Amino acid sequence: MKQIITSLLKEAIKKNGVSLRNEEIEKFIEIPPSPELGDYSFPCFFLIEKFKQEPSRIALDIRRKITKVPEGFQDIQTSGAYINFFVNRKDLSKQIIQEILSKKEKYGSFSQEKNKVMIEFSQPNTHKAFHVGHIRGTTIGESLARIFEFCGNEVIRANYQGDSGMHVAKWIWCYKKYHKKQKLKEDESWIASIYVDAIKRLSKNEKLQEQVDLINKMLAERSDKELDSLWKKSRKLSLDSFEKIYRELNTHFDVYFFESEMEKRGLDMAEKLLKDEIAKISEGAVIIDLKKYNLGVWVLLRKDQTVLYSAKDLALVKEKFEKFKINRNVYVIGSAQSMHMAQLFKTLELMNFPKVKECKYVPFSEVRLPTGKMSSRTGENILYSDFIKEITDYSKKEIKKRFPSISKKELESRSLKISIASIKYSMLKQNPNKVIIFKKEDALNFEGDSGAYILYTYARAGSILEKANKKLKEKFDTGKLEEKEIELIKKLSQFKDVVSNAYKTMNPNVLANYSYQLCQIFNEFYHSCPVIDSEKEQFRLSLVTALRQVLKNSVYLLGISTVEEM
RNA sequence: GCCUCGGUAGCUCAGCCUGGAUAGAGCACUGGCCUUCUAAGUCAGGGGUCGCAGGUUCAAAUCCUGUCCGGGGCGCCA
Repeated sequence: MKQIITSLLKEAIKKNGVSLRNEEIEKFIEIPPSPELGDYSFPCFFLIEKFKQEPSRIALDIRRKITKVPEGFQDIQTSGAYINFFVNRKDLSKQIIQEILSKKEKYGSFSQEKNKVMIEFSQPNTHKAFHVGHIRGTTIGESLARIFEFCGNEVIRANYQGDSGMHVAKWIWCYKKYHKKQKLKEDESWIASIYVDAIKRLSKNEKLQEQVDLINKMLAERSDKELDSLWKKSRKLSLDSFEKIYRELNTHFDVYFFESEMEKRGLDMAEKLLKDEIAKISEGAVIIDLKKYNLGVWVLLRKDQTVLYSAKDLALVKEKFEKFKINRNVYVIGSAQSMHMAQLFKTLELMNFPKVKECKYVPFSEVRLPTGKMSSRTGENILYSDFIKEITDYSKKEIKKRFPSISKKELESRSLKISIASIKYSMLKQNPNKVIIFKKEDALNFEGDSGAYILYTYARAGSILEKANKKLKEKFDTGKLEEKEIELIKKLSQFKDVVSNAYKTMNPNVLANYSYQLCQIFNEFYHSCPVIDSEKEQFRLSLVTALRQVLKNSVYLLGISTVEEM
């Protein structure tokens, strides 16, 4: 379309005595803000100098030199300084709807990429709370994984769980010393409470840290059987509780890395870097001095030679590329760690690691409470398990109002789907760089810009099809297209661009916004255009079917599943 | 001090990459619409110095520079 318009304009402008190259014209062609202004437009302001006329005059002059409206178009008009092109909307509508109906769940996907990509996300620490803040990274990661797959890549979902290190030592220390009489249990809030207690006790008495350091060292060396067994048991409780959460969130992982398994390799890595003189010893610790890159100092080993996250992460990159033969490595990690990531990438560069350019960092900001930071250290947070219960209870209440005789099983499954959709959508709808202030009353609002609204729209569209109970005919006549129909079809046709934008920028939020806007347009259509028993029933049934397909594809990429009734 | 991310309606945000036609939503507020495909919906209304100041441009919320405010980070946590 753009090419046709370009060459048309080029000729007309030439007839006015100005010659321009194709690129000079094409870059100005844009999509007008509303359908009554056409489907493509060309602003003439930039020709003022060359034409030495008012821009609206220029538009008229160029328009006059276009003698024939080309095939595929129905009209060319001017409006002020703009020349507006109207495509043949009937043909276009048929074409778009037919493409959606034939490609189905593949509509919008493409396959030319074919990379093997590892996406590392979620990364919760064992022995600590999984709070609503953790859902953000998990949700972004799952969504990116789906977007990457949809664009033709093979994706390996990786989770890197912090099952060792100082926080574990603190937990073990505290349990052993103060809570030994309590039985270990797979209860998120209990596990979290021990950690909170540890922090509290340590902050009251600085000297206690020495005991924790000792435990940390013993755990790292696996030198004490009793400690080891306590570690294994408590670790498993945490990991099992995470798995339950992932099942609910509709996320899975293909590979699990554990920090505890990276200790040895981290140590080797640090030694190699020392030998290569990239790292050095400072105050007894092994560090890399990155000050000249404005990246401070990166500590690899503590002065007691225990291994830090930095060295482990470095070792892990190598393993990812070598063992899994990936050619792209994506990290979805909170932006609090952006310095760490910059240090990691810079060090890889200094090591001449060949794939450093294929390592990508997708940062996201934190989820805060209205009262401030969420923290698993102080217990100032909302645990996932508590919150999901509250939101599903609310969903159930709302569902029962509408479907008093719904079966228990259906109620459970539907309320969970609606709740998860709401939580995920609220995490994905805004720019990942923006801090989310988590307000429970907002999360429990299922009106307006929410996950529930999207699912509701999908279900309503479905009930039209069910009531009509007709087989779609392949051929339909669009009749005279109404404004809401045109808007809806145009929005459907934009899906591909939105997918490719989300992929390119590694940002699901554009798809979340698109899904919502699509629903808004459909709801407007729904109210102004009756489907069943209308003159254009066949066409509108096809349109509704197409809408359902695109909406489903779109929210699938967000990691959200639809419901048929709500 | 340095690095980094934000600052758009009372509140929460979209738009910024790729500059263009009256700056869009949701919540809250006011008033309509359920004998017609699910009212978790829809229509109408009020509400905006796009933090501030310069610059580039025919044209700036959008690009550049400076500045203010807020979040995060900056050597043995992850």
